[in-house]
Amino acid sequence: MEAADILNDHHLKRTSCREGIINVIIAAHGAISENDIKARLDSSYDRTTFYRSFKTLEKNNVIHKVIIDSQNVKYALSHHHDRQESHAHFYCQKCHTVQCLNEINVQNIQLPDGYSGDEAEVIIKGTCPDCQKENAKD
Amino acid sequence: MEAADILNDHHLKRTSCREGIINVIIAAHGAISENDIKARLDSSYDRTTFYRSFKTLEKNNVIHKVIIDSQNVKYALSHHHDRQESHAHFYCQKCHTVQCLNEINVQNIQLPDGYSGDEAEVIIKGTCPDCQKENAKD
DNA sequence: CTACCTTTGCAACGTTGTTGCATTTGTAAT
DNA sequence: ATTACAAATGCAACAACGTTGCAAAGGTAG
Repeated sequence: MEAADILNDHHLKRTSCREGIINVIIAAHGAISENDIKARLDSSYDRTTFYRSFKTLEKNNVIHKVIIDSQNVKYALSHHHDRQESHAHFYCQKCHTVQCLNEINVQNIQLPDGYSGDEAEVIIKGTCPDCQKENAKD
Repeated sequence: MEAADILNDHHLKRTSCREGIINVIIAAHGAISENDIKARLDSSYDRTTFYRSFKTLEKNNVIHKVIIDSQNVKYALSHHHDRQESHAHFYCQKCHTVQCLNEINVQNIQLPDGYSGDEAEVIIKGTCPDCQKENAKD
């Protein structure tokens, strides 16, 4: 799906900053940080514009944050128009990439008595398939 | 355990700022934000001191961060001297408290083929036992 | 093409993270 | 208890980031 279509689908104006951000995220194949996105954009935008574009895209569920830790926040494309259902994220400690693991069901975590779960954030840290292969070569 | 003992156990100097922070966290019964801690301290400290105290306490595994989302970071006491093993955190959407769920085993999450998990961060959002009871009264 | 509403860029301000340095404080040895 | 040294503190200063107001520019529906 093209950036322009995504914006249309979400009833957002097609501005070049928004399209640029979306295109960079699509090209990144995985989650990417705000600074990396900024660096890969063709044009440069005022940081206020950039900041507001993120806010708009996030509020409209075009993208969502992936918080690895407080120093390490990335963005990924959302795959649903409405509120994103819970899904897990995988952080590779070797290549530092982040991927959404849509296959994982986060709902069925057993809680202690009395607690009632609604949604869950799960970040799994480890080694991704590509880096596993690298290891195998040694 | 007293704040002074905790500091001694970790071979850290007993300064009033550090003791104050630890005492406030103990009294809080659950995770608490940096600003809330600052507000509940008897004396006031320079923000640099405060900042450095947190850094020291965190690096030495006296306390650990709980990141609910990027606007909502709290601190809780760690229960181990060495690197904290993974455990889940529970965030109550009604009373906004955060508790460590040490009972939950975070290790056995089934990953897709090729992925190798090392540790996991889990935040479960929902309703805590106390707020459940509140609901039952209605 | 026009008119209207939204977004943009800029200026400005507040908050937070961080460092260097002189002073003060905690602690272990005397 | 006193001393001496390493470590922590407070202050100044700076960078990065979040946020707002406002005038100018841009996107879109008619």
